[in-house]
Amino acid sequence: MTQAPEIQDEMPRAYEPGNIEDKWYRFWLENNYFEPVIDPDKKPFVIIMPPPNVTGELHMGHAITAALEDIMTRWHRMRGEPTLWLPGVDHAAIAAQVVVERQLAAEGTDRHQMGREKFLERMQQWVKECRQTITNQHKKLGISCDWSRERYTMDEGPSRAVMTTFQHLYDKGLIYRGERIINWCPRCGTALSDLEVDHMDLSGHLYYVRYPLAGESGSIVVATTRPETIVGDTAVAVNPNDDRFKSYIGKNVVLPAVNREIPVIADEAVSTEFGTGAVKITPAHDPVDFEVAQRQNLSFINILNEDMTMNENAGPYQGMDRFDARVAIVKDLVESGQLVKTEDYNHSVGHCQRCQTIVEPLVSKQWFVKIQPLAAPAIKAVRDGSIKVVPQRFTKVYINWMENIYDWCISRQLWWGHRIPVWYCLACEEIIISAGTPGTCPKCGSSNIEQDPDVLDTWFSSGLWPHSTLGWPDDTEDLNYFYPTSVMETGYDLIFFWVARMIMLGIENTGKIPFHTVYLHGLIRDDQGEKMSKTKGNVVDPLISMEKYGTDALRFALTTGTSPGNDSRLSTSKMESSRNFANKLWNATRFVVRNIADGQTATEIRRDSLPVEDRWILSRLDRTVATVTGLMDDFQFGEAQRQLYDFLWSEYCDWYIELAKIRLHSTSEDTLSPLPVLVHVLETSLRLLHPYMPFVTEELWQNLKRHLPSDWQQCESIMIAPYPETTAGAIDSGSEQVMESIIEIVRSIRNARTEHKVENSRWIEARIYAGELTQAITPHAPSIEALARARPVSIQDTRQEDGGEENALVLVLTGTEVVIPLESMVDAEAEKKKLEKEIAGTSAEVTRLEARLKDENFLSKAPPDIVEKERQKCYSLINKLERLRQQLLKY
RNA sequence: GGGCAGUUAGCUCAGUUGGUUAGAGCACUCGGUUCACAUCCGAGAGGUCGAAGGUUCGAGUCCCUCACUGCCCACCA
Repeated sequence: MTQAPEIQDEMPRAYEPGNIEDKWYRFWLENNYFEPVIDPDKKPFVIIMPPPNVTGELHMGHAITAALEDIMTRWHRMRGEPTLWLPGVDHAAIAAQVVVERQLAAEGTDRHQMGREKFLERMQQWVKECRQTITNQHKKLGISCDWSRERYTMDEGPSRAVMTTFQHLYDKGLIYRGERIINWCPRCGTALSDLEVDHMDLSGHLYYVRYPLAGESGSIVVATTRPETIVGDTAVAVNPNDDRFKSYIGKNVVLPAVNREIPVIADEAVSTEFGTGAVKITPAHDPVDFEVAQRQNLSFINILNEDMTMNENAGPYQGMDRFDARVAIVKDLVESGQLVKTEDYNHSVGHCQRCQTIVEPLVSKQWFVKIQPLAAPAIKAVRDGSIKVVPQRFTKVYINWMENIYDWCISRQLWWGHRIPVWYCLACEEIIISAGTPGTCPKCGSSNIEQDPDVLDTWFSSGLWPHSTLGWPDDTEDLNYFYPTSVMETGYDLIFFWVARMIMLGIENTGKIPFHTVYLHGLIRDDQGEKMSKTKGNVVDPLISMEKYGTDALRFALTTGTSPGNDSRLSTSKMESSRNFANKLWNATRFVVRNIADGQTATEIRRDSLPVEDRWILSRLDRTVATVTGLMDDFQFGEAQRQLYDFLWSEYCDWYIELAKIRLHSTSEDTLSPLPVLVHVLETSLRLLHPYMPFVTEELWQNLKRHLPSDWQQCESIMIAPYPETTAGAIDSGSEQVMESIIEIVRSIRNARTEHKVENSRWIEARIYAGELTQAITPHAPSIEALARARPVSIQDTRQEDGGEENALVLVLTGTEVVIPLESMVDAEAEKKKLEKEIAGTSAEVTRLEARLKDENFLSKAPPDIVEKERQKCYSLINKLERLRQQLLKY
């Protein structure tokens, strides 16, 4: 084991994250804590990290991913499970190619000028730089992933998984090559899948164009948003039940501009409501028309070149750009009198997800995955709960999409990506599928063979990620032990792109689901709720935030107030309060450590002899352990975090430490030192918090460890220390009740001091009448004195009506009363008003409770413990009400 | 056109098998140089939980309707 980094003896006044983060990360790495030890007797916990794209630097989306996955990973590791978190990066075919193409454009060149080989070299170089940046940023985030198992989609293993899958699906008939309508991005020069097209509403026009009947008078008017496609029309379709057009069916019309005759046909797909009720059919450039044409056996006329100029089929418009052709044809239609009218019209237009260019639907020869046979088992796995989706509502979204899925176009006319493992024999036209480079055609023996120039959709390789990273198609130890994985944690925006494909391909390739749970997080927005984007300039850089507030603070801020699947905002105020919390812990530990004398805390905590505040904080700690564990089991990390925050700040620091100070300062030899409990609770809390704030908890824990009993010295790091569990007998409701009373008394005195403007330096007398609680509270008079700055504090059973209270303030509390004689005049009127207000509130509550407790329905239907609770509450409120009323009479 | 989410304090949000008089952070008001912490401490003010119905002994929480906001999906030219 590597020697632990040095801990300063004297802790600085404020936590300075910059000084400690790197040393601990190095220490963890050097000791291989991130690497799991395979133990066949234990069930492992496994997360495969969503691989960031090699498109630049990490953003807040990556940071929340890292934070959540590290929380889960560290938590399970501390619970003693062999825990694997496997990191990786994605070559991101189109996304990365677009980034580098932009760089080339800025340099005044492009990929075609460079040539394929040079361009790929340039890509490799970019990937190298990018991976370095990503790795450094991930390390800065403190994540405990197993770097020895890091994978890259273009590595030999994952690449072989891609080829193997392609071959397998081809052999099974699930991959085919066909001429079908696809989305074409003219800028990227490639086909896109439906998912890679973003639809945006644009304002345009609806043109009404008259098509004259061939050989007779009469005409049909059709409406179109893309008049340039007229030259590619091969029919006009009407609804078969539309009486307006029944007589036209079977006749021919003449296309304007190109004077070609096309038939009028009937098809159910045509709505009688929209436009004129007659639709021009352009099978090669519209997905709906494509389907109509298939049904009706119509011909296809491609009118576009790949650069989106009109081709030889466009007659007079040949050579024009698609949008120039639109203008030209409209002009011609106006001149020929065939444009009936033009309406303003907003319609949705597809844009390339990566470069925002308007895409064009066109018929093209591409490779497709026949998806339904893959979708069926993937639907089943989620529907029957084999794969659990958190939050559950996304189950419906997933199933709905999967049930309406179309075949997946997987070929891309890009250069960057996995080359399609297909060779064509130029001699006999044989199609050869091969992972390696085949020398000759196996059918005719010709060596005149050529590889398909295209690459695969990047999501094809990502879809294999959970098994390809673990060694598939080989039968590896990792694959056998770690697969299926435990949790797939990612953003909800990736359900279709990625999650669905991993489930389909995972089941197909391995026969097993790829993961048991899908945890989906929301988008991180800016403090105004806007999506962060470079163009808006509202991007918050994780590195800068980490520099400024510390890694723990950024991570804590990201998971503050989040719940699964919900978007959240990141604000400086969240990062500040998270930083403040880290500093609070720092100082609490600083306080504890300072008070420790060597060996002092080594004593075992003997629960039977502890004062009430010790039993109280131990009881509260135990409840916190139970609550936090329960919430984390349920993936409620934001809420678990809040529970820890509240416990540490509002209970441990605000009350327990303050109470402990009194005993620490005590000169009496009978006083039991609070240090063992002080240390125990802090130490346990640090372990509870470690998955959320790994760095500060490690530093503080190491600091504290030096003072812990010897059996703790063997544990080298908090990150491999056991996660706290509940302790039998720790819950102590009696002590909790007494402490609640003490807190109430202290608060009421403080409040009275403030309201009556008692200077801080002045001590005031307080007489407490505690009834049943007298015995329990009496030993704590010194605590009340110190915390409320009240002296002397006397505690008696019942209040003596012996006068001396003319100018005293009487505070009626839940089970107790506090009398404070004041030198200054008590404003009787004001006190009376306050009392009346409190009486009104209490009395209303009592009325409600009494009614409920008289209600037969309530008594018979509500669970007994609830009834009992309500009854107790009612008693105590009646009692308080009575005392409030008596007090009122005195004014 | 379908679907989903959100609507709780001035702002940002928690509140998960329905069960105290609904919470936090930030902001605000007042007071604090007591030896862990001013990145702090103490005290306070601030909410008919979007609207209207319903189920229930009991509703912020479950059901119905509506309004507004946001998101996703979709082949009406």
